[in-house]
Amino acid sequence: MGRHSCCYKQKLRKGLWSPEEDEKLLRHITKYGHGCWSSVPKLAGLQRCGKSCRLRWINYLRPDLKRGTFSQQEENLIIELHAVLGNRWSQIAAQLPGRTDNEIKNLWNSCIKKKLRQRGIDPNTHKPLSDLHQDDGEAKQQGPPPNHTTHQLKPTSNQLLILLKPDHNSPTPLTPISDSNQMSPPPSIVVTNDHFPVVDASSTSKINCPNNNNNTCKENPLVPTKDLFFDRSFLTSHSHETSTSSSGPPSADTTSDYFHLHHLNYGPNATAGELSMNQTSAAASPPWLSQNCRALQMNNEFNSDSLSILVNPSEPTTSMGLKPPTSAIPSSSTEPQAGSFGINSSAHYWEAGTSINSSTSVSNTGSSSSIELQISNNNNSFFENTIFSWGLTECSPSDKETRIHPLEGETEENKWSEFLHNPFLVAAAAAAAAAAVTTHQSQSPPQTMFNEIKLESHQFLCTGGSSISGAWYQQQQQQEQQQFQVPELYAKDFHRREAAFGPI
DNA sequence: AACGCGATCAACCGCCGAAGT
DNA sequence: CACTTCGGCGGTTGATCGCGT
Repeated sequence: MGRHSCCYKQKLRKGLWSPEEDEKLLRHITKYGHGCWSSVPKLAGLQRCGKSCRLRWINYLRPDLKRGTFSQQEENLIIELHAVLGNRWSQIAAQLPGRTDNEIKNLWNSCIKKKLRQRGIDPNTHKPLSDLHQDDGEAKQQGPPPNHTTHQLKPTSNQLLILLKPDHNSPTPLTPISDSNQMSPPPSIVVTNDHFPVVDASSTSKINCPNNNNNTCKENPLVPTKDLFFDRSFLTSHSHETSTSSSGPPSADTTSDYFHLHHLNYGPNATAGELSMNQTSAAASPPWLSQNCRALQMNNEFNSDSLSILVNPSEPTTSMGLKPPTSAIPSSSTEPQAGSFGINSSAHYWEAGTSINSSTSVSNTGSSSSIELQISNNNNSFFENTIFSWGLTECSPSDKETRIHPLEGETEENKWSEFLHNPFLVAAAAAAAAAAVTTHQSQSPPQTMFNEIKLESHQFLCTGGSSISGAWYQQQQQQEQQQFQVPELYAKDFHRREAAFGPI
């Protein structure tokens, strides 16, 4: 217990890592892989404990790290995930490719927490602070205070249901967490999934089952390992709770929207989107997979069973913006559904290069004033020949790296990685496809020595020199490619090494 | 220029559970 | 079954940086 056994050994360095140590560790893992971490420092010639080496690798040296400023999209996703998972940073990080739990934890404690409080939202419960005061009194009578992990509403469909809708009734237009206040009215999003049973997350300490984390799955046998990463039905119940709560900034509706994934912004023209997301057991690789697709490595949660997003254009929404779960059931679960697409273990490449074709249409229904994303059944090729608009959100001015230009419709490439790894973003983007946005190719950054080492490590990994799987490497390769397109990405590394070795 | 302060980040600490012996 | 080892996680701390006074 306590300090790791290896740390008891003498002469072990602590504190910040020097560039030389970094290089040693990087080269060692590049050549041999990490294997047993306890043996790494010895083999690498480092006077560190294995634990420290592991931490350094995971949090800093790993080649697939994205680094750089968190985008607004990422921040909002973190908030969403935290609302469900709580302080399970590793699980949150599993949904944010290229981000470490430490990074996310720091961001939460230093930035997001404060932003939420400024917005009158308790960062622990994700409820309005005004509600908490009320709940304090009620809790004494009714039991424990409402936890963000307890839900009441349970879906009845065998679907993942995502409802995206702007809250026109909200007296206080929702603003993003960032400083940018120019966000369009946010859609609401509700995801239900009773393909796997709804389980009170309070009893589901480990909902997600990220890579190689089998122990987490065991804790909740009701949630298969290939489940979407969490059940979000609580959002529905939670929105109901908050929508009836008292006033005060932010408004109850605002909070409700907040829980409805308000970061999913469809762009200036889109007022609403609606889609249902169906998780099916379709086995075959989807036909929309094409050869010239952009690289995509799905998270392991989707490695086997395919995931379908069913765009259901005609379902009415309730006054709460919630669709009765049963309405999300497709007419036939055996036939290919309009706008559905699958995510298969072999589906590592998506088509994402051309513009929206005629199979996708956006209609504005007079009754609900919501845009319904209609995707006709054209050989199930919703994403075939379809550009995937990233314009889901606007970024704060401080978002230096992953900036979206709403007017120009430009976004940087590394958005793809985080997008393609998150089913919610995938689903949201299906709605967002109404607003065609072109991607922007950023220029190459200056090469640094650190990058060269990283490249070397990739070359090694590519040749199968380690135990790391090819799929893993594929993912890393893609992300690495993106990293090299972000000029600031290794600026810190560059400066550090420049300080250590002189001008490079 | 010096100082204080808050924000950010990297790393450590303590604990837990799984696996091995 | 008890113990040890190890990987992993979340909480916390301390160093550094940037900004304002």
